[in-house]
Amino acid sequence: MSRYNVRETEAKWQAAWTERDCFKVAEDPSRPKYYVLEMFPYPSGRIHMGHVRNYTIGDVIARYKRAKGYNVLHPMGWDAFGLPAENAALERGVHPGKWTYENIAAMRGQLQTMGLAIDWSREIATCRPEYYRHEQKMFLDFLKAGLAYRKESWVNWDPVDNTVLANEQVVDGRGWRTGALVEKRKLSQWFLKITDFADELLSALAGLERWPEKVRIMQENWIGKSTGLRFKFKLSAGHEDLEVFTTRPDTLFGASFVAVSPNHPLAAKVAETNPALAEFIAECNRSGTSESAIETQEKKGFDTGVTAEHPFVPGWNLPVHVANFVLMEYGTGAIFGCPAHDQRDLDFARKYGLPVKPVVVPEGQDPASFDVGTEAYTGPGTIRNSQFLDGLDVEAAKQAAGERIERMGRGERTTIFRLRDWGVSRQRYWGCPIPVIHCESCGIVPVPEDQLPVTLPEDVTFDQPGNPLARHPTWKHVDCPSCGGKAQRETDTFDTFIESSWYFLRFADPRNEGAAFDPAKAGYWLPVDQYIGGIEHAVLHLLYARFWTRALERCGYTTGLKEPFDGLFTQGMVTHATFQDAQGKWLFPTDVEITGGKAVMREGGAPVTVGPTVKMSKSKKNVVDPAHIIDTYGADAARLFMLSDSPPDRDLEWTEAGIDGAWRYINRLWRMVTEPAAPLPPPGTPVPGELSQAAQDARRTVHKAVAAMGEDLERFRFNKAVARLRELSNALEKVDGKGAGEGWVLREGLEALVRMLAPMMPHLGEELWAALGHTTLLVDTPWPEADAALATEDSATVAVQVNGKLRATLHLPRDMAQDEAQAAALADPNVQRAMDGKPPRKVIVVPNRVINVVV
RNA sequence: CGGCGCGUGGUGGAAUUGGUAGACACAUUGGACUUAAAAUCCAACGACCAUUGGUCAUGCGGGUUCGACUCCCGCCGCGCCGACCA
Repeated sequence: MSRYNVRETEAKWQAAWTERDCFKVAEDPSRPKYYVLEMFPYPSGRIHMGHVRNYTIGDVIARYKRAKGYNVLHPMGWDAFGLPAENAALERGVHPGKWTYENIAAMRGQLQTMGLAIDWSREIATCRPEYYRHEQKMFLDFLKAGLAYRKESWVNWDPVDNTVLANEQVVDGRGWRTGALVEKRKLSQWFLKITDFADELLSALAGLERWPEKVRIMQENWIGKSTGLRFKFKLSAGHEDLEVFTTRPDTLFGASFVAVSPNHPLAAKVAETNPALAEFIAECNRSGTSESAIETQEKKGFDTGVTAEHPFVPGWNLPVHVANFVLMEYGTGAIFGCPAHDQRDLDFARKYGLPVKPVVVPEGQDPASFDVGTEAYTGPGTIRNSQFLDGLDVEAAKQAAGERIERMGRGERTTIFRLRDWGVSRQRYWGCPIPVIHCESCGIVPVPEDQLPVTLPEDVTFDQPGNPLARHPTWKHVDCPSCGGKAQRETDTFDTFIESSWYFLRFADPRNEGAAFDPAKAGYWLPVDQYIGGIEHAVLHLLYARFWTRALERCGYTTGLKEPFDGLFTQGMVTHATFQDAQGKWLFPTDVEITGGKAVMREGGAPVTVGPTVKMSKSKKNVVDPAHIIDTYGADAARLFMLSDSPPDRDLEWTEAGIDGAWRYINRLWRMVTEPAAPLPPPGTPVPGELSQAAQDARRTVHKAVAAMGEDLERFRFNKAVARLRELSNALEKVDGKGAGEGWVLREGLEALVRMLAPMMPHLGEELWAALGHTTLLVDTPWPEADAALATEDSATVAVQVNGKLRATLHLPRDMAQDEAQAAALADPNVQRAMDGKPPRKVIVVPNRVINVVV
């Protein structure tokens, strides 16, 4: 029995594709285009199983669409700026650039062993000046358009990475990369005006029909739009008016206090003369915004002694507190408290003995006796005890109160967003330099465009903490482009999320030196038809890219591109069981042997504890190296396993048994084609006049499989698509070639099988296609077409139920007349027995499916 | 606390979107081939009773329906995400 030589075969076909430039594409208006993109990798040096899954999914789509006649763009690049390169420099004394480029070379080599249908001529690396110079130009254009500005502000400081983080990059009070508790620092920072697009970024989510609901909801929550009323309280003597924001102006008459954030200017002002308050503010800042401390944190306040006059009731003065639950970052940093209808306000009021006055009475409650206990009432109802609002419902009262405030000139109805502007300055070396110059006399001067790119100096040291650019002896010293005097370069670099905010556009025109891209080329390829990546970028990268696309559009870069990614698919993680030895030390799967359900050390046989199956991670050592798998089983087996069993959006458990199963199936396919059960007629032989019954049945199976397979691939149901291939294999193995035309049918079936497995197992596909006697490449062969007539069965298996219970299954002619089908069902002995001699009261006939007899 | 998702054999998962629950696999068991092992092939495989056949089964409890894994109501459990957003 011959065996499939995977290593030689895969290398052979990869060479053949490369030699013929099979995946190199150009704009071609005569064909529909299809742009498939997987989130590009950070060049860490080695690919991991997450990459394999990501790029396998993308490649299946790219190859399938290609076979369907699309002009498919499927590029690859490197998200090459970032901190790991600097850490490597720190640890090993290697320059970040050298480290990065070597990693790129290594990873490119590994990716190429996967046999991906990628146009490598379009490869980009974001750390190259040829790439980032365009991003510097974009920034200057944003600056001109007022979309970039510099501001001193409190920023999130990651003490481990020694850099600033954007709000999106702070998770639970910690840096998203380091997990270090984020500190607050006041720094001058560059910001991009993502808030300018808040409303549009929000409303356009509804049009992203091919995005997962989950991601759209996450972005919606992140943008966080609230409509309400912004208005000013008059404060007691010596204080300026205090502006608050509320979404519940209908409850204004239920107010019992006003509260400001510990970071509010008013709090600072009062604290100047009030040491106790200063101490309270310091205490609030210590407990910070970190972790779930917030969750359990008690509502605390400090009465400033200042009072605020109710806007509708002259002489009604409310106490102004500093309260630890009021956020400076949201709204105006000040609120009015209505305890009866807001849980936080209620907790606060109960603690400090403030009045709780219900003003919204739910339907069916007696207004005279309605009261709240420990739970605030936030539902609908009728307004009471509220003068001119009395009798209105909540919505009408919101409107009436808002209008009154506006007429009084005390405020306005408005919309606010949770979204903050994007802080993009980073105090790091390995990033894109921000192209501005600080001049003492001229202020901030943009680097003239003809001086771009501002490139990174090569001779830097990492022997001390902080930014090497800032302490470089010469790099930052320049003449001011405006006055010619001595000036300094900006030494901060861009957040690396900027590079990934537009790389999908660069792929449309990657070698353009004069511009980031030609609008015509971008117009042809964009938007990305199918984007594929992990859910972890749901708000970071995917929101930034949507913003950047709009910002470029405003600056005249593109020709009406609204959204960068038309379809988004978020894949699940690759998981693996975890192993620990007796001391609790994590063990690599390669060090563990599982025999008879027991796990032991491969060396020595010491017992091993099998832990939960979780995402592969270096820290838990539950990783399997894709390079090793590809070397042993081949890329096709790895790809097949990635697609089998688990739906692509769910987690996939990597198992030794699973990859073995994939490998066995590949060999089975190899034998089916190279040692067919009957001699195959040459390719292109017309249908024989006579076909045995078995041949006709097999043919039907083939055409059914083709129809189903296309449907499954279109809908990303790769696990089912694999099952279809196996079903078809099972059916074809039953054809023995003895009857009339069976050899011909076997060829038809095998050809369909090979063409359909090609997107998943492209190397095996080519090999089998050649073995079937073809001299053309399978990659240039169109997707098979199903013949609907041939795929239709002439009989149907019909379930017969009596009172909803299955009593018989009948094989009846397809589309049989309903009364005849009913008669056949009633004649069945099992059915008659179940009917127990009673006459049918009712018979439901679902054609070709079910007959239910009710007695 | 809120949002989203999930709950089906020993395991991963199917179920034409209300119509034969368990496709396709993995694991297991038995058999064939082999000196032996591997590979391969054949067979069994939700549980329980049984002689043809039947009863019970999709987290639990109710409902709608001729018919519910699927729809509705109420619970329980798991996972992910967000969390003092006024």
